[in-house]
Amino acid sequence: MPELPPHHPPVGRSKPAERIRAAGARATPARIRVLELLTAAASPQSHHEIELALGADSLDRVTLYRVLDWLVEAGLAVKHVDERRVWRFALASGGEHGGHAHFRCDCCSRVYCLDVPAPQPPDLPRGFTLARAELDLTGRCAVCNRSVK
Amino acid sequence: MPELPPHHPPVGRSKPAERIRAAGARATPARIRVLELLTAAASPQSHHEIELALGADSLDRVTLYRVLDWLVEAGLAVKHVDERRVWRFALASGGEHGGHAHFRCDCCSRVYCLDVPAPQPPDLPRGFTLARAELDLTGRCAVCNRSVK
DNA sequence: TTGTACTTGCAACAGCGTTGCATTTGCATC
DNA sequence: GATGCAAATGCAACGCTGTTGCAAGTACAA
Repeated sequence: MPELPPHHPPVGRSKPAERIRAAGARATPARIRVLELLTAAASPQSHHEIELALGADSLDRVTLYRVLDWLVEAGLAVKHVDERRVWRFALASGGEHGGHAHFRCDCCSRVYCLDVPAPQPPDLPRGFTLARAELDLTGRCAVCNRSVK
Repeated sequence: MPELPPHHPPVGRSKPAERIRAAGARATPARIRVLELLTAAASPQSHHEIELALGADSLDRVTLYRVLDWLVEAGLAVKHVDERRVWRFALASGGEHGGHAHFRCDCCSRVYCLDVPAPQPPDLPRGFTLARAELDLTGRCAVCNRSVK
């Protein structure tokens, strides 16, 4: 069996299987596929979207839920509730997940992370202190606009 | 029929029934009770909590859902999803509800509607169309800042 | 290669919210 | 007051997202 390369890559960039084992769990196909998928995703994904992305030979519904929960528990992913009350999962990137806006398509529900010039803190009433500001946009995404035209 | 008092009280402080009619709907017992309850509530309430608060002769589950949705649609209340994926409703206190900026206090959970100069629609990617923009702010409100000082 | 604890798949379930439809009711009008 | 009708309510059934229990399968350490 070939040895690991002598220089261990930083956790954040190592291969999915390695990251999973490093978290103390078995590197199963299910976990590897989901982790790869989240790594490639440009925005937070819902359970349903991941199922679709996995395509034909998808995992069992429940297994996917458990894999996602494990990823969160292991600190490899983060989850949050979207405006439709569904969990969305994103790779846990070290930095703050702020400073950018989210666009949610009314049509397909996809969420896009936008690079916008930081929503500028408006004037708050006297005595208020701001901790976080998030800009949430909704509308139709390019994909849906194209298909319905 | 008695006329309205010559000096119209500010919308935010008029009686529930008046506020409901002012929004162009019928002042039914259901809406009045729920609006009163939200007015008295110190923090955003869930559907279930409101049901309990209404006590013995509660409304029908579905009616309560509809009343709450109507309050939001009418701009008298705001709703948001909590960490358990349930809707929580709060009185829309603050300025005229035209601007779509909300401030939620991390401490007391109260929700304030802010009058801000409409968040500037950022440049969307090609093909995207914007329907709504909402600015969600969190931090500490004046009340909490004062009391903890 | 083997044993075992960890994972998976399946079935059944639970919570929260929604839809359809017949009945009731607020309120504008007479 | 009485009356008519759109708006609002109550009830039943449903849907979606997520969870639990348990038997069968599998990664991996030894």
